[in-house]
Amino acid sequence: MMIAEVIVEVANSEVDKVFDYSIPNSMSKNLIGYRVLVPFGKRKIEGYVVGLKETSNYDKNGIKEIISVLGNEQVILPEMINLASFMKEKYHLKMVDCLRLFIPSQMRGEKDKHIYKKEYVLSEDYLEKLKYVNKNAKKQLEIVIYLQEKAIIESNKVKNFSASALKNLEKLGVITQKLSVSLRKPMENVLVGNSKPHVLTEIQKKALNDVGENGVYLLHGVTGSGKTEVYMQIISREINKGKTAIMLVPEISLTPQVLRIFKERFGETVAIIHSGLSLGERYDEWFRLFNGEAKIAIGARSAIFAPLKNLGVVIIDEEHDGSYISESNPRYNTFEVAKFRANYNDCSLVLGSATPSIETYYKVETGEIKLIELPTRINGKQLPKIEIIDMLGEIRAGNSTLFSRRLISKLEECFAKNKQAILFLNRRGYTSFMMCRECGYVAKCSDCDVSLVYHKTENRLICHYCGKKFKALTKCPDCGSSHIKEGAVGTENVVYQLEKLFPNIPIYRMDNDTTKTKNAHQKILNAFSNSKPAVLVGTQMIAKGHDFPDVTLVGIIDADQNLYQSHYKSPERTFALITQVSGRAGRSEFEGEVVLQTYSPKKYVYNFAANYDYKGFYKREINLRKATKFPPFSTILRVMFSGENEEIVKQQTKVCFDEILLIKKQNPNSFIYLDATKSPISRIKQKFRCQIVMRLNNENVENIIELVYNACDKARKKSVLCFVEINPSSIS
DNA sequence: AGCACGCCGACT
DNA sequence: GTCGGCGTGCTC
Repeated sequence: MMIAEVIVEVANSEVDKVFDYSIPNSMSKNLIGYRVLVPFGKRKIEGYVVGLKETSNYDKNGIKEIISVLGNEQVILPEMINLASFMKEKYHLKMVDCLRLFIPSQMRGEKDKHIYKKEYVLSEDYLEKLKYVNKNAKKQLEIVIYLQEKAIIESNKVKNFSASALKNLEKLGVITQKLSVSLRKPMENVLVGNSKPHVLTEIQKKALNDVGENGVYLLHGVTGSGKTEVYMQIISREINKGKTAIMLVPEISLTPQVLRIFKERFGETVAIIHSGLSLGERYDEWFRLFNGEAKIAIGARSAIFAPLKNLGVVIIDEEHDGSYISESNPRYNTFEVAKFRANYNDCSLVLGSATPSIETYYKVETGEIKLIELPTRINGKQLPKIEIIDMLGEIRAGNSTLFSRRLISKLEECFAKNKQAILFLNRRGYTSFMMCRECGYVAKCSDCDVSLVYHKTENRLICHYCGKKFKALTKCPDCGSSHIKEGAVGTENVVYQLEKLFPNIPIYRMDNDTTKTKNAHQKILNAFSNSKPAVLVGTQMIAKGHDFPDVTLVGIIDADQNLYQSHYKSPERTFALITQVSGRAGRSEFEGEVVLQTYSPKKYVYNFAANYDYKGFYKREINLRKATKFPPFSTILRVMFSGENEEIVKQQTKVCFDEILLIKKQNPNSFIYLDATKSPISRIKQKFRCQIVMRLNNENVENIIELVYNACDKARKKSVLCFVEINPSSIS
C-alpha cells in the first residue's frame, strides 16, 4: 500500500504536522506536490501531498483514504517542498504558511471561493425571527445591535464577531450572508515594443562576463551606472541557454516605467507579480510561469517563489532594501530563500545596489560573495554635488522655517532655469503629533499605543499603524486649552509652506496618501514631468528607480530623521537614502545638485554620503559593529507575544523568558544581551505586545535559536500570537 | 480552524 | 430539568 503524507490546508492553526492517508488503488500513486481532498475529523479538507511512504506509524483508528486529487497538476515542485521545510526549520514557521506562498490564493478553496467576499446583513423578517434568539445569548444580541446600527458586517469585520454566534443567527434566520463579487481588474495594457539590447560600455561588458554560472555576486554600481541593462543582458543570456530567471525589485520601485522596460525587451516571456494585480491577474501570471509560457518572473519579494523550473539566475535589485525582509505572517529573509533556490538549481545569485547593506558587503570581505563594480555613471556625468546645511546655524541666523536660505536660493535658481526640483521628506501627513501646551495631553489612537498624525487635507488625525481616523483637535480635550503644539512636519506641511513661498510654481506631492487609488502614481509622475518648472515633494517612494531628466535640484528636508530611531542600522539606512535620493538629480545632460539639511552636520554618515564614499563609510561602520558586537558579528533575536488580554500576554512572555533563562544558564557564553519588556509600541490594533530581545554570539547560534524556538512552543497558547524574528529591522 | 464533548449558570 | 455559552481537545 502507498501512503501519502499530507499537510492540511487549515489556516493559522495548530494542525501543523504531516497526516498520513492511504492512496486508493484507482488513483495514480505519484502524488507528490499535488493538491488533494481528504477526510479530516468530520470535515473534508484540502491538503498538499509532501511525501510518500510504504507504511504509516499511525494506527490508532487506522488511516483514511484520500477522497480525490484536486486539479491535474503537480502545483508544488519538489524543490518547493524542500524549500518549505527549510523555511519551516529556519524561521519556525508553519508548513502550510510556507506552502501557501507558492501558489496563488485563487487556487485554494472551492472554485471561486476567493472571488467572493463574505458579508452579513439582517434578514428582511429579522424582527419576526428575533424571538427565537435566546435572551442570554449575549454575543448574538451584540451582533443584532451592531447590524441595526451599521446595517452590514463587512468581510474584513466578520472576524471581530463570534463565528458560532453568527452561525446560529444565520440558522435562526435572523441574519443572512450576502456574497458580493470583488471584480477582476482588467489587465494593464503595456505596449509590447521591440526594445533592442543597448550597447554596453566596457565596464558593463566586464560586469556581464564576470557573472558566472553559479555563486553569489554583488553588483556594486553608483546610481545611474546602468545596472538594469546589465541585469537584462544576464537574463537574456540565460534565456538563450533555455533557462529561466527571477528578478526581484523593491515593491516601491515596481513602477509602470520599470515594468515597461522589461515588457518591451522580453515581451510575453516575462510575467509580472506585484501587489497591484487583482487575484485573477495574479493567477494568470502565475500560471503562465507554471506552464512554461513565461520564463522570467519579475516582482517584489514574493516573486522569489515563482513556479519556475531550471532557473538560470536570480537577481535581487536594490539588495539593501528593507522590503526584502518579510515583517508579517511568514517572516523570512528573501536573500536566504534566494540562496536556497540558487543552490538547488546550481545557478548564480546576483545582488545589486549602489549602497549594499553592511552585512552583504562584509560577505564580500569573507569571500562568500564575489564583488563586481560599476564605479561610473553611464552618461559620464559626475554624481550631483551634495551640500550639507547646518539647520541650527539657520536658527541662529533667525531663520526657523523648514527651508534653509541656501535651499530657497537654489530653488529660485532652478525655477529661473525652467528646471525641476525634488524635495524629500520621509514623513507623511502634516504634523507628526499634536500636544497641549498647557497640560501635555497628546492625541493618541484608541487601539494603538502611538500618537496620531494630523492630516490637513482630510482635517483628521490618523493613526499610521492601524489607519483609524479621529476628529481633528481645535482645543485640548482634557483641559480645554487651545494652545496646541505641533510636532515634526510631514510632506503635506512642506507643500503648504512651499505654496506660500512659490505661489506660481506647480507643486506635486507623492506619498502613501496621494497614491492610494490605482494609477495615481503614474498620474502624478506624468503631471510632474510635463510641467516645468515644478517641484515634487515626496517620501521615500520618490527615491527609487525614477528617471527624471529635468530634475537638477534635490532637497533633503530632514536628513536626521532616520537617526532618531536608535537602531544599529540607522546610519546605513540614512546613507542609502541620501545616496538614492541624490541619484534622482542630474540624470541627463544637466548637472545636478543636492542640498542636505541637518541639525547634526558633524555626523560621520553625512560626510561619507556627501563624498559618495561607500567604502569609507563601510569601514567605519563595520569596525563599529565589530567593537560593539552587532550583526554581522552577532545575531539579534526578538520573540514577540501579542494578544487582546494583557495579563495572558505578559504571563506567556514570562513562561518563555524563564525557559530562555535556563538556556542562558547552560550556554552563558552565547548571550550578549537578554531582556523581556513591553514592546516600545505596547499596543497595536487592540493587541498588547510584549517581547523578549536577545543578542547572541554567532558561535553555535543555530543551536541556540533552535532552543529558543522550543521555549516558544512551551509558551504557546491559543489566545496569544507568538513569533520570532532574526535580526529584525525594527523592534518597536 | 472547525467540530464535538462536557461543565455550568439562567430560565420555563 | 434543559438550553445555550464557552473552554478543551482532537483531527491521519
